[in-house]
Amino acid sequence: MPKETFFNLSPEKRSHILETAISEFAERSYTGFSITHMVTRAGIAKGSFYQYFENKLDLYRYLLLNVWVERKTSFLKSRLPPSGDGFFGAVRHLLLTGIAFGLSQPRMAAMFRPVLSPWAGDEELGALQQETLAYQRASFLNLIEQGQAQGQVRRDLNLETAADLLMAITRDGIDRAMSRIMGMTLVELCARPKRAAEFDEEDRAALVDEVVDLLRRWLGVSAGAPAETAGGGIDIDALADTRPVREGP
Amino acid sequence: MPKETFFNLSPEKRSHILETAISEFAERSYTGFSITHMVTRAGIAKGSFYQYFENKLDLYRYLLLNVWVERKTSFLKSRLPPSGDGFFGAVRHLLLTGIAFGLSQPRMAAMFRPVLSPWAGDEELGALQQETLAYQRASFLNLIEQGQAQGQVRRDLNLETAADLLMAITRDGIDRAMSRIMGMTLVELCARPKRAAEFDEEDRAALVDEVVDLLRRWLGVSAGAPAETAGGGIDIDALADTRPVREGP
DNA sequence: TAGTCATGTGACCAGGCAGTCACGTGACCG
DNA sequence: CGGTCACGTGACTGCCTGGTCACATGACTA
Repeated sequence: MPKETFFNLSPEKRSHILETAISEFAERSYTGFSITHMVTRAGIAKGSFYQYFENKLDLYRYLLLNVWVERKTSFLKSRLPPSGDGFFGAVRHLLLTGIAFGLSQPRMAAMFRPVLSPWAGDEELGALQQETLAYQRASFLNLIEQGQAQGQVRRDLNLETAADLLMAITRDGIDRAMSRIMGMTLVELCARPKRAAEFDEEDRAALVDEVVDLLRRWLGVSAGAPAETAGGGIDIDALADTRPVREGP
Repeated sequence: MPKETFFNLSPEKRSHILETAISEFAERSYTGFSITHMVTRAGIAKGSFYQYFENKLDLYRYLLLNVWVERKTSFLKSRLPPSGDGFFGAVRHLLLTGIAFGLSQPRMAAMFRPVLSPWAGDEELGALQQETLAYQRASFLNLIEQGQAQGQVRRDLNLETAADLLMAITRDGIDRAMSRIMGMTLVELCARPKRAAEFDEEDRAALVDEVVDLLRRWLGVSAGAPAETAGGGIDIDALADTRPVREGP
C-alpha cells in the first residue's frame, strides 16, 4: 500500500504519476518497468518515488486492487444488465460490457494481463496472480450455479472443470478473437487507441453472439425441458476480478 | 540459427548446454534468463557461448523451432491415433497425447508458454510469437474443416471465430484445469516432475472427456443428421505448433 | 620443428538497475 | 525571528547485465 505522503499529494499530481506508471507498465510490462525510467518520464525525482511507494510491486498492487477495481466496478454499475433476457442474455450483456471496458482501458488491460491470465510470468507476481485467479474462479463458479438455480444451465456438469473452460472461453477465447479481428495486440492498441473504434458494435455483437451460442449449446438445458425464464438476471459481483478493496488512508 | 562451431561440438556437450539452457529458461523465463548465469551453470566460458550462438534469442529460437518441434513430432508419431473412432475420437486422442507430451517435457512447456499463448510479454519475442500463433491458427482451422469434410462438424460456423475458441478451450482451458487439479503451476511442476504422476490416466481421461463433450455439443452435427462415421481420422500435421524446420548444418 | 587454424577463456567495458541518504526548500507556528 | 516538520532532490553505491577481445590451448599439417 502506498505511503501517507502519496495520499497527501494534490489529486492532479497523484493522477499524473499513476497515469504515467500505467503507460509504462503497459508499454514495457512488469519486468521491463524501470523506476528510474518512469520517474524521469513523470518529471519527479527518484527519491520522491520512494516517499510514495515501497517499491515497484507496491505500485502495481495498488493499481490493480484499487484503481482498476474502482474503474471497473463503476463502469459495470453504469451499464446494468437488462433483466428479463434470461441467464444467457445476462451473460451476453456481461461479455459485451467486459469488452467495452477493456477497450476503454487498453493500457490497464495490457498491464494486468499476466495477473488475470494463468501465465506464471514474473515470479514476483506469483502470489498476486494466484490470489486473483482464485477469486475469479470463485466468481465463475458462482455464475454457473446461478444459472443452474434458474433452471437454465444443466446440472450434470463437473462444476470445477466447467469453471475453467468457461474462463478460457470468455477470457482467453475472446482475447484471441479480438486480437485477430483488430489485427493487433493489446499493447499495439495502446499506441493507437482510436483503432478500437474499428472493432465496432456490430463486430462485437457478432463475436459475443458466437460465444453465447457456444455456451447455450454446451451449458443450456436440453430442448424440451421446462424453460424457467422467470427472473434470469445475474449477481453483478460475479463479474469482479478481485475482492473489493477499500481506498487507502 | 546457431553457428557452425556449435554443431562441431560433441553430442554430449551440445546436449549438456541445451539442457542447461532449457532449465534456465523454464526457471527464470525468457526475460529473466541471463547468459552470464547460464554459462556459469553449464560450466563453460561466456566467450564460448558467443561462439555457438548469436545471442539469447538465437538460442531460444533454435530450441523452439528445432528441439521442441523434433521432440513433439517424434512423440506424436509414436502414438498414432486409432482410426475408427470418428472425428471427435481422434480429437480426444490428440488432446490426451498433447497432455502427455506436456507433462513429459514440463520445462519446455513452461519456457515456450509465452510464445504458444497469445500473451504479448517480451517485446523481443513478438515476431516469433506472431509467426507461431498464425501457424497454430491455420492448423486448428484445418482441423475444423476436416471435421466438416467428414460430416461430423456442423457447417453453420464462423470458421475464424471457431478456431479462436477452439484454441482457447483446448490450450488455455486445459492449462487452467491442469493447474487447478495438480495444485501447482507449470514452473513448480518442473521442480517436482514426479508430481506429474499424481495427475494420472484416469484424471486426464476425465478432463479430456469433459472437453470433448463440450466440443461435441458445440460443433457436432445435430442428432438425426446423417452420421457419416466413415474414416474419421485426422491429419497429423494439424497438431503441429510451428512449421516444420530442418536441422542446422 | 614451425606454422596454421579452430576452439576455449575470463578480464574488461559500458550501460542500466534498485535503493539510499545527506542536503535543499518552503510552509507553518510559537 | 528561529525552529520544526513534511516534502523534494539527484548524486552515489553496489550489483548485474550483454558483449568484446587479446590471448591460451592443443590438434593437425607441411
